[in-house]
Amino acid sequence: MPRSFLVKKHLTNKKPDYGVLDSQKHEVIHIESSSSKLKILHPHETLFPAPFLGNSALSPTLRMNPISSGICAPPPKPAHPSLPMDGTFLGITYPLPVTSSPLRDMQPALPMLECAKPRSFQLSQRELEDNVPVSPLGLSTTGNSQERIDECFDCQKAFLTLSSLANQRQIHCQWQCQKYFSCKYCDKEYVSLGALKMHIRTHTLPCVCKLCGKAFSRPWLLQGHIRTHTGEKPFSCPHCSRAFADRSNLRAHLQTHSEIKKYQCRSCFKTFSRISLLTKHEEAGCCPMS
DNA sequence: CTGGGGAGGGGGCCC
DNA sequence: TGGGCCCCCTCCCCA
Repeated sequence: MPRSFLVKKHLTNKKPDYGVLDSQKHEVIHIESSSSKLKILHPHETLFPAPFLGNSALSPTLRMNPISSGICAPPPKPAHPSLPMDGTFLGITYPLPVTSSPLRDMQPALPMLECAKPRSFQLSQRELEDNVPVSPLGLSTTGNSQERIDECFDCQKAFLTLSSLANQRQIHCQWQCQKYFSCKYCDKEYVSLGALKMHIRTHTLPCVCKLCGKAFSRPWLLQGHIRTHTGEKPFSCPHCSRAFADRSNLRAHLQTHSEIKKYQCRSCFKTFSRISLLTKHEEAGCCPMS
């Protein structure tokens, strides 16, 4: 699994199919049923579930990375005026690519799959009409060709060479075209289904203590809780006789033995063993200007 | 108000 | 892909 699979981005509000999350068998059933529906549609009635076109409208064989598949999507158009544009009429909702950012929203709306293409392959309407040397990389260009500094329109970083700019745009495009999975219980979003599944455990709390009935999201949390019943404290302080049921609490305790406290007030330079203590200290008024 | 313990949560990393 | 573990953090409570 990618090490950064849990990176969370609050950029979209797309929801996955929670039936899929609950059962992989459901996924097969849903895909097959939706696929059969798609086969009888008129080409003009192709289902595009969202204004920027997610993969959910595609048959299972086409439901793949648009970058690698090279699929071009027609403009968004509901199959029927009464059908929602979000694809929920199919009973499935797949995560959609990120399409909104303050700067991107200022541009003409592009079909999502166009966004999936590297920007270097896109020509603006102005370029097509006027042959104006507008950067093909989605960049704002200033100055003459000798000292030109190009900026990435997403992050406003300046680059001296087009190649470095192109690399930057590739990074942004890959980022923008990521799919995101949203939790149905809250508004959190994740870049992988695995991360979302892990998060959903914090809502479903599948690990239940047999002694008191309290529920936890993960087994090791339950283990730690059970220690509160058994009194087991496997984490001992090497400096004193204290023992703890939780490693984190031992670590916090070790700070009390340390001469140098980890957290220092920026105003009075007093040090604290915990960030929470420093925060309380600052909130109490020691650092009114900070 | 401060310091510290107890309990628990969330995300990252490793296998 | 999932489980286990780790780290960091927060909240609550009490002395």
